[in-house]
Amino acid sequence: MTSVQGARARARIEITAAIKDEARRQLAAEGAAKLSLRAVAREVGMVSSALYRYFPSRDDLLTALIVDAYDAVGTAAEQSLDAPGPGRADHLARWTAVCQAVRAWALAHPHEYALIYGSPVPGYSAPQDTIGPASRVALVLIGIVRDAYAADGVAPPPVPEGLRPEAERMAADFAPDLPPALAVAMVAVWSQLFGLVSFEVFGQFNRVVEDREPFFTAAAGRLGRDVGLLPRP
Amino acid sequence: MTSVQGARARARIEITAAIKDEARRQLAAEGAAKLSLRAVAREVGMVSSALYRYFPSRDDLLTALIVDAYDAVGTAAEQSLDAPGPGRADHLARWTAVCQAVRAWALAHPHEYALIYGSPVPGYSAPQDTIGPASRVALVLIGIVRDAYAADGVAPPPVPEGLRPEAERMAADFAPDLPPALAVAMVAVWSQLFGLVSFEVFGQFNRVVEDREPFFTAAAGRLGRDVGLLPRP
DNA sequence: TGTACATCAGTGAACGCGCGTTCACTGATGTAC
DNA sequence: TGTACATCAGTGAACGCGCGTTCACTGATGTAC
Repeated sequence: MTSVQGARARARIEITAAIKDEARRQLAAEGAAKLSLRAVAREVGMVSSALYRYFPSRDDLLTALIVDAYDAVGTAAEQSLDAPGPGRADHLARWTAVCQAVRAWALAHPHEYALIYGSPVPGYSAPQDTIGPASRVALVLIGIVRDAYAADGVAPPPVPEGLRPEAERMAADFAPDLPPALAVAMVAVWSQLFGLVSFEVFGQFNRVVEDREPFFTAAAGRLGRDVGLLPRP
Repeated sequence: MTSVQGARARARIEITAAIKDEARRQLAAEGAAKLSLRAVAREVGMVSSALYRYFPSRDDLLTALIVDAYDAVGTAAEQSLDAPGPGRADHLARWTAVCQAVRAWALAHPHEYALIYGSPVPGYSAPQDTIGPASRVALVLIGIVRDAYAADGVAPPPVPEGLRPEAERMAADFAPDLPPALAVAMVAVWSQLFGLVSFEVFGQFNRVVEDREPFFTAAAGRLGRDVGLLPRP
């Protein structure tokens, strides 16, 4: 239905994209806090008030960038699965490939990464639209763990007493076919993956880790083993 | 030498502290990007230009807050070691206690936490003064691993080929008495601890982890095991 | 196919705001003799 | 102990800046008959 459009509709799509591109450029140059509607409008060749035809406020522009960023990492993670390389059965290799894709995207787009995985932007609260895109990376990781569990059935050690109810809730909520212990490990490892990436992107590894690629790969592999993935199919 | 001071020196210390306190209050209310010298001065009861007697610029005030924040988490981590509880020999329990102290501090001071472990403040680059305070938590953790290794001698699996030179450099740099594999694991686990904390503080666990205390404790324990710590002495 | 009207994109001026930093100054506190 | 001078904290006005958002408007593009 959207395939045939009038000039107006086409122009609207192109200009919306141009605004977001310029906004991303400013994001990369100055950070989210300094993203200014006026500067974007200036650069795009419009008067600042004209932007309000496309985004009702600065926050809405920010939201659009956030959604795009989540979608971009999500896509990067998903595509790393399709890439030739490890067979479908080498679960640990697929896991590592996904982790590397996330890291590569983050290093290539540090400010967009900061927008979604850094400190929340002050005064801005993410609307509902972001929670779908935000979970794409996690879904890819869960998928791999699911495949591996179906094939090999390796589960981490049982969860401690006090965590059991929460573990069962987690499993029921987003991984009903996995044992609760794996659901818990999965969530922990998911956050830990971003710990590794954030420390690298945000500079915490300066003067600590020099040769970062092999370091990350080793750490990511270890995370995979923490959720029951085994090397070599 | 600083113990006896004139009224001027004492006033200077007190007012400097009052400025930082008010700045921290604004940090908690609005975030680092909105920290404004003028607003701080207003609240402290001075004219804005008077602040320049205490901090030569906004960035210097920010730096002072960053150093204080690193010192605060560092102190929290160190004090958790002195607290009564696990004996000196239960390394895993001590490890977990330190992790919990870091988490508790972060949850109690989310904006200060964001200042040091969130996205870097745009346009601000941390000076040398911050790197000492920044490493205090890591030093506490390394200390525990060192104790445990001296007592039990458990090391993680050997590092892969490509990482060996970097692993040896790491060990030589900040843990000469540990095997390289442990130094690598230590750095990875250090970043992963902050991954867990950041996801909780920054809201990434909303609708994912509900009962967070036991979840964190279990995950922190697992991290400890990843650096060779064993339960029960 | 042509005309009348509705929709929409973009303009330009304005509102009201707060910011970091500089500067010449006043007056109080400290120091040296 | 008393005086003369230096140091320092705080004032108030000013500079120059950019921001988000609103509003009445012009003129072009689309739509219905």
